[in-house]
Amino acid sequence: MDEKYFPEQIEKKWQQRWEDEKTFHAVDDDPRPKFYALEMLPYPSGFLHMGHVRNYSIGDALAWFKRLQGFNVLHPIGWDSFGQPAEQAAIKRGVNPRDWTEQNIAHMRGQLKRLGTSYDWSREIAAHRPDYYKWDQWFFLQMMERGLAYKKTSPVNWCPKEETVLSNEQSSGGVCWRCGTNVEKRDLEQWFLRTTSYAEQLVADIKQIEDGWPEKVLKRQSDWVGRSEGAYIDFAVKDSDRKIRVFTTRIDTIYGATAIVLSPEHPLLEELLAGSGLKNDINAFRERVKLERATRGDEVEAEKEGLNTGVLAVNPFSGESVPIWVANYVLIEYGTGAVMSVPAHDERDFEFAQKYSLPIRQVIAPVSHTQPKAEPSAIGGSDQSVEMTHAFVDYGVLINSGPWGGKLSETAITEMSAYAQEHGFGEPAVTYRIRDWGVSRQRFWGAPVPVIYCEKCGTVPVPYDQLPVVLPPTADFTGTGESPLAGVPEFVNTSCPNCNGRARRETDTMDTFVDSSWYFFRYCDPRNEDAPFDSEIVKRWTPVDQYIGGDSHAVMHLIYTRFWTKFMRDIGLVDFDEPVKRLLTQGMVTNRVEGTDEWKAMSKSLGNGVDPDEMIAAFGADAARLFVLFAAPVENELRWSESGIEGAVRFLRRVYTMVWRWQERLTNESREADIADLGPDARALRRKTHQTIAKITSDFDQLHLNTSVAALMELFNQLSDFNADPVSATPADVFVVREALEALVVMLAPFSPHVAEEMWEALGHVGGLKADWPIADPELAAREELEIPIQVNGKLRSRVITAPEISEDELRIAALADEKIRALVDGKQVVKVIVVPRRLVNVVIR
RNA sequence: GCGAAAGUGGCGGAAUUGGCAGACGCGCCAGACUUAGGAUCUGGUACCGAAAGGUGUGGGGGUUCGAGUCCCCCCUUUCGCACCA
Repeated sequence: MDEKYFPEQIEKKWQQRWEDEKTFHAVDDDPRPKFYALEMLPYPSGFLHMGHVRNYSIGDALAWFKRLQGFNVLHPIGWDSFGQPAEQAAIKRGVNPRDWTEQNIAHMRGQLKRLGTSYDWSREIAAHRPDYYKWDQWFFLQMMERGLAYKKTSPVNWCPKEETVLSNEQSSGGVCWRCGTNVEKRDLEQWFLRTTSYAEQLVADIKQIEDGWPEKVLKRQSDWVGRSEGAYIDFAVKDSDRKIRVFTTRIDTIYGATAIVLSPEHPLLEELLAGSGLKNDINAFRERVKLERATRGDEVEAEKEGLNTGVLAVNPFSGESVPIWVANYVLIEYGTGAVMSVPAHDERDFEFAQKYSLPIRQVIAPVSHTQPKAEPSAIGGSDQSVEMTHAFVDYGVLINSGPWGGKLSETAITEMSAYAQEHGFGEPAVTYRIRDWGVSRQRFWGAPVPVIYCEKCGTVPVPYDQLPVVLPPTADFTGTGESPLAGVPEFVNTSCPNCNGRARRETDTMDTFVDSSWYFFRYCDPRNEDAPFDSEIVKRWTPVDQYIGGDSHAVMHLIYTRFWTKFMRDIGLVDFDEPVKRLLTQGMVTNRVEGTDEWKAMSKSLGNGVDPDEMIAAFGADAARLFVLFAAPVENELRWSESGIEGAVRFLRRVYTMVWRWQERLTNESREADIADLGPDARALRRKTHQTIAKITSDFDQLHLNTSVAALMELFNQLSDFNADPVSATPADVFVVREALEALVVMLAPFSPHVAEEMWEALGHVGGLKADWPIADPELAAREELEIPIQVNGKLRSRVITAPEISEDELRIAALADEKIRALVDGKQVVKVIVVPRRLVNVVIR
């Protein structure tokens, strides 16, 4: 140990030693309890950014903590190495995506090592390597066998900038998740994975993880799946044997239906209009709506427009005939593509009805609290529609609803759907908003979809023994909307596995979110050549105990990986429903945008990025990590500050200097000492030491890392104030200093591991930090005396020092005996005295 | 527009969950050591006030002996959703 703190030297030394001694290699059959700490794997863009530094500092702190506590920790890393930027580099600069990716990985691996992250590098994986994506393809075939991977033509989200299809999750809000471009709709034939068949479980199983995942993430997932309970109801088309089925969650409002409204794409429309003069008008309308939907950004809600078809439908409850309209606000993708329009009780129908002067008939009355059963007459007439200024959408009491009048909405909903079912014109139903996952991408740099198209046999899955379908070395990267693979004859042209006849390969590749849906299972058994992983090994490590990443994946990655896990369970690979017990979504790292007052995520384009390498060079990885964890709670936004990190360096330097000063005395002197008669300062230091251990140990459970660091600083401050110096200290002083300093050093390791190891070694320990986490002694942590605040009428007026075990009565007497209190109480009447044991006394006077 | 969360010093943030508001750090101020200080060390630092004292957790009201914390109304910010019947 040098006298001065040189981070670069210390960090190099320990990084080398950790590597040589395989310090962080996880052993599968270690008998100790396991802990799986996982951070979201990075895309190898080439450079670590501060968001990575934060993510991996949090995960690494936890991994260190658990290791120091004696857990068998799995803490792996890998590369989400398929995807768009590599292909863009190929298009723009003509580089080979594979070379580009491998170089980036090499550079970023170096950066992660310089940051000192404690990964088990022997388990590193990368999605773009055939030994990995072979298993993407294997899973795809498994799904195909079960009808869960299928091909269909449908309107899909198309990003015009990136020239590729996106899934619904990737175009949430109508914009491309990566570049923010407004997405268009295109009709294309694409491969889908049947996420909808797990819709119910994706909602229901939330209750298994609700204690460990952030509420907001679960809320977004639940909203995304969009489970909705209601009923299908069939409206007969008048003078026809056709029926129009609608979905409604408000069957109780059906007597107020004054129209049926179809989506412009509704399949029955063509037939309804046969021979009608309106056919051309409606076709033109449909084309216009389609065009608008294809190009409009979703920020603006389109003006509602519609056309009356002139055809009538019959309300099965009332027998009444209502007109059938077509309108742009009814979506073909949801429910049945047709709705019953109830203007009085639905905002959208209300707006539409006003515009086209459709009748607005109130059939639900608010439940009055003073008159629980509102008289229909109170609403203004029996069957006359009243003037309404907006729709009444709450539940209430049915009126103008034939035999159902007077019932509450809740009751009516149940009874009316049962009635519809009994009479054969409907049934209770549950619908979901989630759509199947479109996974085809018109890209080169992804896992090829393992399918062959034979002229005779049609669509044929690639046989398992021919996996992986390997990407060709390169292709012609034109940047057009077709997969570059289509331009590689050696790849495309093949023979049919069935008949050996001429055949073509599928040229689309898979969405890269496929790769990341199951990667953390592969870490458990990363070199398996016969299966994605061995279930027995995976069982030892999974589920993931703590997952850490940004909340930008709250819907995309995290819903896909839940889906994938449920599928793996169904084919017998794992034996649980949910892959991740606890999830932390860390906040963004932001920096001021130069010349403005705005704080935004660091990015190259804004020029507000901070280069982790420069930071490590200037301050050291230990200080960088310490600062990032101290500066804000892990889930908050972290505003970058140069002076903050200097504070972290100062702290480390002071601790280091203290260890250096005490080193000789501590390593030479016996660990035994007579501590029977410690002075008050020494006892106070021990108390602080044990309080700090207790605090930090429990803070780690909630990942309250910023307050842990604050507690370390407090302990250090008290240690500095402790009146002892290495020359004149008594053996008893040495004992308490050692206890405090060693606890401080060990507990610093999760935050600043290199310097902690260095100091631990300097304090005479051989073989590096192991399961050395200190244990708090509650007796030593307990206070010897309490300072009880005394209030008069709720205002702090004095304090008394008491023994912790003082009785309530004694405390009351002590409070009232206090001089300041007596002065205030003098001449007044004491109404009462509130005594909170060990806490406070409040004297109420008048 | 709908929904959710959050508003605490100059700043990031603490507060054992209804009991001493402002821990810890940054910044700032003063002093020490220095040829020098953007190094280091020591002390100070919510606001008003000369002081005694008073005020104070976005604003207003309420519950309570006692409210940053609970309830109601309002304002602001951030995030999510975007016609999902």
